[in-house]
Formats: sequence, structure tokens, C-alpha cells
Amino acid sequence: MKEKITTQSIKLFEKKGFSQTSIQDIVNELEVTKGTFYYYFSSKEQLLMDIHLDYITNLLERQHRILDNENLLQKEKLSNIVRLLITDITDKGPSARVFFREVRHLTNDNIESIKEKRDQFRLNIEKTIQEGVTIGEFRAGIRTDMVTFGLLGITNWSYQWYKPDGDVSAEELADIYVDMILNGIEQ
Amino acid sequence: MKEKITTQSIKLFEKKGFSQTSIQDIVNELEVTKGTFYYYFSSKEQLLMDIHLDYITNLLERQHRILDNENLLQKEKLSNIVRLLITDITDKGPSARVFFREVRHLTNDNIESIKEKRDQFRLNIEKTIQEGVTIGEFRAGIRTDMVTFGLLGITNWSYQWYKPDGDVSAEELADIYVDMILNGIEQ
Amino acid sequence: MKEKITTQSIKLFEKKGFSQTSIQDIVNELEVTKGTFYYYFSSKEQLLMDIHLDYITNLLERQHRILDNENLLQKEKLSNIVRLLITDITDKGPSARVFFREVRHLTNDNIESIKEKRDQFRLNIEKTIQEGVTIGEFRAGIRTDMVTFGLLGITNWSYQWYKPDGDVSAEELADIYVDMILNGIEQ
Amino acid sequence: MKEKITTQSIKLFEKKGFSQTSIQDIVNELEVTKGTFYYYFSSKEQLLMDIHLDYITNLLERQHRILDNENLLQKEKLSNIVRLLITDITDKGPSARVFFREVRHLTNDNIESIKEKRDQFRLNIEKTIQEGVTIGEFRAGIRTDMVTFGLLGITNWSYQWYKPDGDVSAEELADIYVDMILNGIEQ
DNA sequence: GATGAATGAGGCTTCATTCAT
DNA sequence: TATGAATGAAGCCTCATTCAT
Repeated sequence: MKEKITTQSIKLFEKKGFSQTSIQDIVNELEVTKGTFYYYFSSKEQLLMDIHLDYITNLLERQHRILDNENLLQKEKLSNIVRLLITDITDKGPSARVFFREVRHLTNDNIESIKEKRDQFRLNIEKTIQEGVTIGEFRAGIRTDMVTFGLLGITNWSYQWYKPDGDVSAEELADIYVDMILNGIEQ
Repeated sequence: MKEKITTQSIKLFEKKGFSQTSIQDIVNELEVTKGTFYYYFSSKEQLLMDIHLDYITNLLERQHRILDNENLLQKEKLSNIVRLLITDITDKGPSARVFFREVRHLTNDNIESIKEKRDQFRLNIEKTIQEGVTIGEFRAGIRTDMVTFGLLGITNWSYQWYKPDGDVSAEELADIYVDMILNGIEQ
Repeated sequence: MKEKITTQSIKLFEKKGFSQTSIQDIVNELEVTKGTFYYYFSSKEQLLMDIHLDYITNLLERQHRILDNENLLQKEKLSNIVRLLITDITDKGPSARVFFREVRHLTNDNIESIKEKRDQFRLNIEKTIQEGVTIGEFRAGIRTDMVTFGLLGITNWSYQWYKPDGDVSAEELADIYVDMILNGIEQ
Repeated sequence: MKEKITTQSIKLFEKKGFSQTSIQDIVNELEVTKGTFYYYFSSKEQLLMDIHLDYITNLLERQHRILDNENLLQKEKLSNIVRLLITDITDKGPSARVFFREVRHLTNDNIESIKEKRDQFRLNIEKTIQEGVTIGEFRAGIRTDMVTFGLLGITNWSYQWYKPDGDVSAEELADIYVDMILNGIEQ
């Protein structure tokens, strides 16, 4: 049941936004009552926090798996992370959109905790790029922190517009962006 | 008064989000009553629409001025557009954040109208890149549409994290991103 | 202008009801502002009172003219009053409907004053019937007060359903009702 | 609770009218909160609709019981329907007044649905009169439709003025009106 | 005569939450 | 586990009215 509530919430939060979705909306389609909701979650925010935690925890874990692979070049690691993010749109898209759009509705400790993990994810990318610069894979002199934000901009923004059922597959899009990030568009 | 209400709303919408901001919140600091609000705006959404319209109209106008300049190379045009977006963060940041985050609260015709103008802005960039490809400024074979989304990802995402009072000025950040987009990060 | 406001109000009060019609609604189509309204009327109720007074005063006056005609039999007087009420539907219908439906929105003195005149109109009919009984035009033993209410029921109710552009003209309807009141429907 | 709310509303709607009665007014005397109201009714109009539906459904049902009795003459059926309407004033008066006065506040489907049932009630009476004409109980040549409206005018108007605690009982009033309708008032 | 800005009270409705069962 | 009744705070919006100009 808890699982079902979470799934349904993500669907609704994505479609209508956190504020615009009432507990009633969530339980309606599940054919249970609001009481049930409060049996499993202590508050609406708690539910949102659960969703956020699930999402970022999973993401960090998979990022770690990439970074821990010592056989990969830095650019391969980067490439895999981009791929990870983009291909996730298909099945984790809803969660991701909730994650990006609705953080604001977390308060105090919750928001701190999430921000921390988010920063960690970003800093892991920055470190990878930095390492790449150090060993000469990437151009010297680049602002690794700004570039990291740039990379995340590209990937995260995709969640806003990319439709997996268009003429570009997620794999292809990942390739396109890896190429763009590595080589730029200039002749 | 109308101006004051708009300014105050933008401030609050940015800080707390559209839903979390009540009309009461808006008028409180202005020391007028809710009635006054409704004298100037027919609804909360109408206000949001006004903000959106102001923002995108202004943006399109300035984009046109860049594109109409026939002395510029395509990459210079692109560069100028990136610069336009990034340097706007300083004084148009709040409007922009509201613009990006709260579109969802527009309904029906309003959202259509805004989406249309937004698409126009994006397609203007795409056309510029396409033109660059045609005349050999940019690499052949790139997906101009996807690259455009990538570019917008970089710039728009900046509104979420960039603080103009850090150690990187807006001008510098624009340069960094122009460089990244044109040349990539690979050695 | 005052005239125009009154006319427009009657139209709107009839269509949407007194409560559902705002001062704004009234002045909108007249292309003046609410200020103008308050220049001519001290309040919304005042306007309603004006309408009521106009209507009932006019009605009483015309009733008097009928009753004062000494050449008429009582049943002719009655007949003429029915005719007066029914044929009024065409051009006084809106006023009448406002008169019947919206009295409730008058308060205190206003409502008293109107009720008084209304009672007067009714009692005049009752007296006519009574006179008819006395002189043998009407059946002895009838409850003249109840019969009067019955007669008014027939006529006043017409305002709720009668459409002058149907297949029965106002004149004909008046005839039908005079016949019904005088002779009943039984074989 | 739902029952209590309905009863209380009818009382208030009758006294002050639908528009002039606020949800607050309704729940105040019941010593519950507005929330409770909305637990049982989805809107103020929904409540009004419930009242209307209850009233007209009950009326139609009892009318059917009269019409289905094959032992009665047409004029007895008519007489019973008049009696039904008039004697209802005592205990159904408030509902009836709400029913007659506040239909206007129903919208769209609601109003259609009620009007339909109302028409049905009227047409049933018309049919009865028509039948009476056919078999010679009633005078040939009368406009059965107009006469029906006349009859309903008499009965429905009673709800506006008749006080059951006066010197005429409901039974007596019904007799008076049946007599008036059947025989008229002329000598 | 007429306007435009502003008020303030009140109305309908939504909703997260609680709690006894 | 789950329900159903109830709460209360808050939100959006409407509107008659006032008043300086």
C-alpha cells in the first residue's frame, strides 16, 4: 500500500504539482481513504521527502558504481554519468521532475539533507572533471565548477522537454550531449 | 500601485513559490488591502500571466535586436544571446526564476500563449545554429535542435544556482559557457 | 441617465436576480462607472425600492381608473383588472417579475411600504367581488378573500411561464382566465 | 448530520433566501463547522439541488398514486391533487417555498433536470383535464394547457400567503379552490 | 455630473490533519 | 490496517460603498 501511495503521488505531483495535489487526489484512485494515507505517512511533506530520498539515494549509488570503476577514463566516467541521467528520463522521469521542481516544498532539516546529497552528486562530477584536467584528458584552464553546472544544466533541463517517444532515443541524446560537452559545436 | 504589486509579487513568488504566496502576503507589505489587488488584477493567475508576458516579450525583443544585426557572425550572435541570458540573472533573475518555475500555474490559453513565445525564442536560436552549420561556422552533422536545448539547459539552469556576488562575474560566466558550447572541454 | 440605469437594472435583475447582479454589471453595459451609479442612487436597495414603487404605483393608479368607472358591472371590473394584469406581461413583464421575486431584498420601512400598497391592490379586488356577491352578480357564500387570492394566483403566476410570443395572445389568455374564474371548468 | 443540515438550510433559505444565507449561517446553529458542511455536500448549489430533488420526487410520487387509482373520476383526481398541494403547505411549506423561489440558483444540468420533472407534474394535470373534457366531465372547448397553468397558479400562490393557523384550515381552502376551479364564482 | 482608486467585510471552497472506532 | 466524521485555518475572490478630484 505504501508503495502504491508513493507511486500514485509521484504521478500526480508530476502532473499537477505538489501544492495542487491534495491527499484526497492521491487516495481517490487507490480507492482508500485519507485515514489510510496518514497511517503510512506522518504528513504530506514526509511523503515528498521519501520521494526525494529514494531518488537521490538511488542516483548517488549508481554514480558511485561508475566512479569506482578504475578501468574507465575520466571522459568515459563523465559520459556514463550523462548517459545515466538521460536514460533515466524514460522510467525515472516523473520522480526526477518531482525531484527538481518540488524541492521547495521541503522545509528545514529536510531541505538541508537533500541539498547536501545533491551537492555531493555535483561535486563528484566536478572531481571527475578536475581529475581529467590534471591528467590531461580535458583542457587546462577550464573552470571545472562552472563547467559542471553547465553539464548538469544540459542533462537536468532535458527532463523538462525531452519526450522518449520522439525521433531521438535516450541513448542517442546522451551521445549527442557527450559529444557536445567534449567537443563543442564549432567547426 | 500596479507596478508595486507586480514587483512585490515577483519577489515573493521567487522566494516562496506561486502557490505558497497568498494575495494577502503580497498586499501586506504594500500596506494596501486585498481589494486593491483585485482592482488591478482580475485574478492571481492574471498577475502571473502579466509577469510572464513582460518577461518573454522583453527577451524576444532583445533577441531580435541581436539577430537583426547583419554584421555579426552566427557564433557571435549565439555568443550574444548566451551573454544576454546570463547577464540578465543579476537584474532579471527573480522574474526569470518565476518565469521558469511557475509556468505550470498558467492555464489554458495563457499557457498556450506563453509556450508559443518560448518556442519562438528557442527556434530563433536553432535557426542561428542551423545557419552557422550551413555556412560552415559550426560542425556539420550536429542535431541543431538538440544542441539548442543543450544550450538553453546551460543558461536556464544558471538561474537556479548562480549568485552574481560570487567570485565569477556574469560576464565571465557567459564567456565560460560560450567557450564550452563552441569548443567543448576535451583537450 | 437615471432612467437608463433603472431600465438596465430591471433587465438584469430579471435575468440574474437581484443578489446575482452587481452594480458593476449594471453600469458595465451603460459604459459609465460605479461612481455614476452612486450619484443617482444612494444604495442598491434604493434602486430596487424605486423599481417597486414605480411598478405598484402605476398598477394602483390603473386599478383605480377601472374601479372608478361607475358604468361597469362588478364582473366587468374584475374582468378588466385581470386583463390589465395579463396584458401587462408583454411590456411590464420584467418589472413585474422583479416586483414579485425580489421583494425580499427590501428591508424594514421599504418592505412595509410596499406590502401595504400590495395589500391595497388585493383588497380592492376583494371589495369588488364582495360587492358583486351583495348585488347578486356572484354566488353567495363564497369566501371572497380566498377567491381573491385565487384570482391573483392565476394572474401573478402567469408572469412565471407566459411567453407573449406563443400561440395564445395576452388578450386571449385574459379571456380564458376571466371565463375560468367566472364559470369554472365543469360541464 | 446531513439530514440536520438540510432541515436547517430549508428553514434559512425560506426565511432569508438562498443568496442571503451563508454556509456559515447554516452551520452556526448546528454548532458544527463549515468543514462539516463540505463533508456532506460538494457545494451550496448541490445542497439546493438535493432539496429540490427531494421535493419534486416526493410530489410526483404522490401524484402518481392519485392518478393510478382507476376508481376516481377525473374531477376527483383533480380535486385530490389540489388537496395534495394545499394541505402540503402545513408541513412541506418551507420546502415548497424554497422550491418555487430559489430554482433560479440552480445552473445548467441541475436546472434542466428539475424543470423536466416540474413539467411532468404539470402535464400530468393537463392530461387529467383533457381526459375529463373527452369524457364530458369538463366543458368542451377549454384550453386545457392554460387552465392547468391557472390551477397551478392558484395552488402555488397559496404558498406565498396562506398561514395554516388562520381561520381557514388547509382542508377548507382546498375545498374552496376545488369549487372555484370547477364552478367559478359567477351566479 | 462623473471618475477612479481604494476599502473591508464577507462569501464559497479547499485541505491537511486528527481521532475515535 | 483502515475508515469516516469532523475541524479550523487559510485561500481566492466579489462587491457595495466611500471619497477626493
